[in-house]
Amino acid sequence: MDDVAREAGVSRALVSLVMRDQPNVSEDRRARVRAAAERLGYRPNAMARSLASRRTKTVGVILDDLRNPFFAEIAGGVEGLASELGYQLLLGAGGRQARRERAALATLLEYRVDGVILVSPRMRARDLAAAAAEVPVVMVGRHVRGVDADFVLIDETHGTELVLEHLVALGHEAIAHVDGGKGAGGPQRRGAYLRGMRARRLAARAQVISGDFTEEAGADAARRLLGEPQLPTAIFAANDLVAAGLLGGLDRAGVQVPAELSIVGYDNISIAHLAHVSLTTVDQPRTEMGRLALELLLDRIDNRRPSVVRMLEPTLVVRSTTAVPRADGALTLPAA
Amino acid sequence: MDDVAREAGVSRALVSLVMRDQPNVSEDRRARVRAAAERLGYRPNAMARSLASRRTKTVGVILDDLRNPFFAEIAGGVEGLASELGYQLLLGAGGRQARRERAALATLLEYRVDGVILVSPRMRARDLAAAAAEVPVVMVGRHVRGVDADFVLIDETHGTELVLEHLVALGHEAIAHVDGGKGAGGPQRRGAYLRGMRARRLAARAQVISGDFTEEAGADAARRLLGEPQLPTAIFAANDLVAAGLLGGLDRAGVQVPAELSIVGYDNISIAHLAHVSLTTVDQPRTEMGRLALELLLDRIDNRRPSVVRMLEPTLVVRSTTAVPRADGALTLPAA
DNA sequence: CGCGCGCGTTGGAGCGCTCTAATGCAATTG
DNA sequence: CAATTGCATTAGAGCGCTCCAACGCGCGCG
Repeated sequence: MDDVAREAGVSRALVSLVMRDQPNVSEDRRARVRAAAERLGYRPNAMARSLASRRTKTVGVILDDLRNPFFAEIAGGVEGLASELGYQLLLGAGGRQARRERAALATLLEYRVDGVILVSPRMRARDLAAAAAEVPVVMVGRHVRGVDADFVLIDETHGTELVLEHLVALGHEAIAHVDGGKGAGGPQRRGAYLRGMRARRLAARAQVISGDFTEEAGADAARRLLGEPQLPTAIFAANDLVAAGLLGGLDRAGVQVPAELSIVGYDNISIAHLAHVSLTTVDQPRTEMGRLALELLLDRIDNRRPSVVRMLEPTLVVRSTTAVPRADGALTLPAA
Repeated sequence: MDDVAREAGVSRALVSLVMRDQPNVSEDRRARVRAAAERLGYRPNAMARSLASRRTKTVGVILDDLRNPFFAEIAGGVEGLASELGYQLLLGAGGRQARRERAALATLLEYRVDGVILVSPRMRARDLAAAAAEVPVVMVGRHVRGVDADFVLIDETHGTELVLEHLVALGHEAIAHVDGGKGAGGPQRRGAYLRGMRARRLAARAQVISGDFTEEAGADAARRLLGEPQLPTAIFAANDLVAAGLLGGLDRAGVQVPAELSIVGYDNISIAHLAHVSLTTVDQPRTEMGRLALELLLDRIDNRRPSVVRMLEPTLVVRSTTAVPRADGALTLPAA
């Protein structure tokens, strides 16, 4: 920077002003400085800038795993807006473990990110509260009472209702649910499912199989269902990954979907629409969620304001894994 | 830091040593400093640290788009190893445009990342060379002669040969290829395909349909193929996304895969194995590629050594989208 | 004509750390 | 017993920038 100043015949401070596109610099000098910088191949040092300005133009994102398309797509949304606005993304994965998440968060805070986006965090509420007290925080997909952060949420009850309505309208009554365990959204969807079944006087037919938002959990659930004397006529999976696992497991056992069994997923991740999957599912607008999260975060960074909760409405996408139940009722399996 | 030093009754320098887990500090003081830091909730400032030490413990990753599972999975591999080793990831997406890529790279360099991983970059060779001259660079999936960077490559010729061998062994001769355009790997796969067809005396049956590594390109190719008087008996798609697009397009037109037409993909992204897709494809070990890239990069960062090229061998995964061609030869479509 | 004002510019302090060289001190050695 | 060695500790410079207060200067105004 000193070199540029010397080369342009101005002070270091002036170079700083030009590099930051600040007003109140004469066109003449602005051009001279730019030319000098160009000539010397000067590249401002963001570390020094951050240290002096106490602003990093950097946002931290913590998610479970990039290999899970749901998270990757949210990160994609955040990235898109961030690059438009000149923000940089510092990425950390928690691998669905609270401990690793905390470590990742601590590191981000050492880098003095201007804000943090936590996607479906697993951390305890108190850790989240502590983070939110230190830096602007936006949480996606999980709501925690009493934490001073912004929230981007999906109306899980509504999403679940859409699923049940759809299945019941088709004539299904024996509707099982493979749940997502304790991960964000899991308890909500399970709760909404149970309430919905009860409200429809189908509580007796309700069946929850515990899972955890992974394909393996779906395959596992398929195995368990096939081990029972009777299959339900429809399954509501906690998310598309679980649905994919179910689809695979049932397919291998020769169960026809949707002829013998209907399946509904949740998320509408990119694989869901593939012709050969063609999963009926609830769409969560991941990219939009990511963008909105960053938008709220940046707004929060420079305007101190009360925290907000943004609830997005999911929609049902009906594809080919759902159909009316078989006329002869639920499928009875021969004894294994 | 000053506060911690005062609280612990030692000098700032000693606090620095303790925070960095340096040797030659007495256990007694180490404990005192740690306690003081804990008590005051001291969090080291990574910016200041980087500025002073000229090391950021940060690595930049530039890829096309996180919403493309291939890239997300590579990023996932990088992230995994990075977090194990205490490195932070700064992420940028180029959206398949050289200009945006250059901008993202420039920003990363302002942040003084210790090194950069470029996944299938689209930039011109000279820009890549310039970057490699400034900072350690590892490129994944694209080789550029004369650039002083490390390379993690897949043997595209071998991968393509595996596909052709498989299809020819099944009895296919009319094998078309939907290519990936100019993106990394595209020209290589097309070239290997054409050479392979020639070597098998099938040059006359070769047919290249231009595409670009997206699902839309696959759907588009399906449309074009269906518009021709005669379909090939097998299609080798530039990647799984293209294959998925083809699958969708053909399915909608009522073409049975693999009964009437075989399809092979490339990458083996996570969707490929789903029961209802069950795509025969060439596996590229994405996570492994990501880890290896970071490994090479970090090694390069602290050991100045000549650059290396690591060639990984792909493998063929045979699933359900390939079968012997129909006995009555290639499918003839009724005139549209 | 002198004074205040605003614009463009500048010097210098300071952001929070690391790193080098120097220092103190106890143990080891000839 | 003085000299040497090695370990633990520290002072202080400096990393590359931003930001604040101050400054010079031309201009309008009383």
